[in-house]
Order: sequence, then structure tokens, then C-alpha cells
Amino acid sequence: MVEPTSAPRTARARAREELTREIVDTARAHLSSDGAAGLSLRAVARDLGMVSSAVYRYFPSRDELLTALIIDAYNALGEAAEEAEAAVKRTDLNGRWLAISRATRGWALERPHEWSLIYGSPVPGYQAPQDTIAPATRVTTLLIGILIDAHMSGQTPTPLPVPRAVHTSIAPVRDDIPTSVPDDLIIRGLMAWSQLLGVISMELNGQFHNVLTDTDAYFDAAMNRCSIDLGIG
Amino acid sequence: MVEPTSAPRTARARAREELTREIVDTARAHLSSDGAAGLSLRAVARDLGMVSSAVYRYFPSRDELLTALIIDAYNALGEAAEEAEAAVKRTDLNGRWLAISRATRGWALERPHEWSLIYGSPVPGYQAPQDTIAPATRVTTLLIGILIDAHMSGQTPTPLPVPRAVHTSIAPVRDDIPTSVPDDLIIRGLMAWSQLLGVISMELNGQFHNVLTDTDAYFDAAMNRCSIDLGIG
DNA sequence: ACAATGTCAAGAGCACTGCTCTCGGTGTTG
DNA sequence: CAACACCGAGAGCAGTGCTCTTGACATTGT
Repeated sequence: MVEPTSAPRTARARAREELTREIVDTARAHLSSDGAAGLSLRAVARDLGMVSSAVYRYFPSRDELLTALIIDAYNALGEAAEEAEAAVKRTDLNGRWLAISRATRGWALERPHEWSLIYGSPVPGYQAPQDTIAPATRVTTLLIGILIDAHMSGQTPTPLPVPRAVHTSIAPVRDDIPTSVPDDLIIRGLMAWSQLLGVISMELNGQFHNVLTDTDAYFDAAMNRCSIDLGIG
Repeated sequence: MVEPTSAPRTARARAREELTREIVDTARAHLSSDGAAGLSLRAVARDLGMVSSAVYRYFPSRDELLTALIIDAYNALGEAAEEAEAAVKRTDLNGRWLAISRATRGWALERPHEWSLIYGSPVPGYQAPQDTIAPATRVTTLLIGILIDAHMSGQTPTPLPVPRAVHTSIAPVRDDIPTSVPDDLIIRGLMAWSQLLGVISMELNGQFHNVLTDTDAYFDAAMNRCSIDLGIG
């Protein structure tokens, strides 16, 4: 028997899917304007013309809704970064790094609350479920790609010594990187990544107030220095 | 007539001061265990055996209480960093940087919620008042001191070029630094600072999960590389 | 020394939240 | 066509920040 449940399925299932999407969409709208703490299930329900208890048919708790938004955010950021990188020649390692970092910052500045949701302080009492780890790695996967290509092209910097404890500490990332890539380059990549996250978070949190007047210029300069440190400048 | 209001003042004023301190203390306890979002004025009042409305005699709103906690946190962190640096010989620039960064990280790991309050995503709808900016600069002042001493000692790295836009952008910090210190060194200092904040925030937010097994070792390695970049390694 | 003034804790109440449960209607399916 | 699963609505619980009023107390000016 051929399964007839492939395309539209039952009308109810279709309605359910659609309503689920609508809930997530209006929730994201509320999130964008009021932040995660201000996200109210009741307000979302009100916007959709339904009663609050009805929403619980679709998301068993507020945290589940947040999880959906987190996955969405990771994917949106990942897509933005992937698109930006795709527009650059693959041999232009510096350009790829700049494209990714600029796209990441741009996305963060456009959607500060969604950024906070994924890279900011964790929501109290919220524990990220397994579903989030896959989309969360989309941007870092791009960076690892640059690292590998940099190593392949042979233009890597002269490695600094890496302590034994650090060598064993980075074992988890080693699984996704050829063993020929030296520890030193991985450390540099990690530091570039934390530099990127740090600068963006500082800018969003107002840490550059009374420090920098032109955060755009500083960001580019900082990212360029990361490129130099990676040997792709 | 000699003013008798110098030492204990009136009994009422004394009681008020004491109660204010008690409120802040129990609020900090709640903050440590439940985070900023879970800080409930009513719960604090309950712990103190008073009714919620009474607390409003001392703090006109929940945000005012948060502000008091923020100032406290900045001061506590600043004091921890200052103490750690004071234990190192002033000529040991690398040691001073390591002491400050380790103390900062240690403080953050001990009080993650207080760290989030000052360096994490801003509390929605909360605007930091002027009272917070002075205590907020205590740690960065130490770093600027290292930068200046590094320049004085003449062991600064060969400067990379600094774009004109970045030169004008860092004008605010220039006011606290002798003009002889090159722009390049200031940029390096800013990047070290954002590296420190970035690594700590990533660790607290679980961003190193499935990436690093020994965050202690990585932290030291990263901070050492910052030292090298600053020319004090 | 006493009355006027200011401060205080307490309580009730408003509007809001997340979440649970029950009820009656409806789509889906054996 | 009947049994079943699902769904929206509503009431209700416990909690929140915050406001207002009330009555008691301390402080102060005369």
C-alpha cells in the first residue's frame, strides 16, 4: 500500500502546521521588540485571536516556544553567514573570514534580542535541548572550513607552542579537523571566534560606550587583525 | 552648636540604612541562586519578614534594586581584580595581565548571575544610570595601566598600521592615555579586553560544550597569547 | 511639653504572567 | 455511523510588579 500521507495529509494536520508556524512567527515578532523576558504566551495568543490555553496545544510550555525560536535564530544566522561566504571566491580566505564575521555582526545588530537568545546570557531555568546543537554549529563549521583551507594553502603562521593540557582539551574539535592541521592553528581559530563573539556582544551590551565612536571601523580593524593572526591577512 | 548628626544620626536613619543593606544583601542572595529574571521583590520582602509594599519605601522600583546590585557587582569585581594585581610585582607586566584576567574569570565563574548582570545581555527595559559608569571602569583602568607601563618599558610590539577611521574612533579612550602610546597598542589592548570578555561569556553560556574539555587550560593559553600580542609575553 | 509633620509597615487591590483542568464541539478514522 | 482523538474556550490557581490608603510611630518646631 502506498502511503497517502506524503503531501497535504489531513486538513487538521495542515491547520496544525500552519497555526504552529503562525505562533512561532508572532512570537518572534514579540521577541524582536520586547526581548526574551518580555515574551508572553498570552500576548502571542491574543495577537492570534485565540485564548492562551489553546497555545498550549501546540507548545507544552513557554520554554518549548523559546526552543523553537532558538533553533530558528541559529538557522537564520547560519544562513546569513553561508550566503555571505558564498559570494566570495573560495581562494580568498581573508575575504571569506571578513564576509562571515561581517554577516554575523550585521545579523546581530539587526536582531539583538535573537542574538541574545543564542549567544547571550542563558535564560534562567532554561536548558538547551539536543535539537539546538546541530543548527548551532553552522557558523563554526564555516570557520573550520577556512582553517582547513588555510592549512592546505600552506600560508599558515609559524606555530606557537601549545601546552599539553590544551592539546588534550581541544580533542572534541579535532574530530572535525584533519590531523595535519596543527593545534596552534586551531587555537588561533578559537580565539578569532571568541574575538568575534566578544566584540559583537560588547557592542550590543553598550560596552563600547565612551570608548569607541565608530564601532564599524573598529570591528573591521579587529577582524583584519584576526586574519593576520590566522595567517590569511 | 556642634552638629550631633555626624556619627549615628537619628535612630530612624540608622534603621533605614541597615534595612537598605539587608534588602540588597538578600536580593543578591536571590540573584545568585535564581538569576536576575528570577529576582522577586516580594520574595525578598518575605525573606525579611516584611510585606512587599514596605520594600518600595527603600527602592522605588525593581530596577532601582537591580541598579544597586549592578554597582555592587562592578565594585566587587573591580576589587577582586585590583587585589589580584596588587600581589604581582609592577614590573611583571605579563603577571599583572594574567592576575587580572584570572581574577576576572574566577569571579565570573563564582557569581555567574552577577556577571551576566554587568556583562551579559542587558535586562530588557533597563537603562543603566550614570551611577554605574564609575565602578564599571575599575578593571579597564587596570588594563590601561598595564598598557601605559608596557609602552614606558619600551617592549611594545612593532605597530601594525591603524586606519584613520579607527584612529578617530578611539578618541574617547585617548583621553586617559598619554599621547605617546601608539594607536596600535590601544587596539591590541581593546582586543585583549574583548578576548577576555568573550572567552568568559562563552564559557558561562556553555559555548565551549563539545569543543573544549579543559577550559582552565585553554583560558590560560588564550590569555598568554594576548600577552604575546601585547608584547609583554 | 505638645502638637504638627514626616516616615513607616501593613493590607487591599489592579493588571499581568505561566500553567492546569474541565467542558463541549468537531474533525478523523475504524 | 459510531468511537476516538483533537481542539478552542473558559475558569481558576499561584505568582509577579506596583499603587493607594490606613493607622501607628518617630522626629521636630514652637
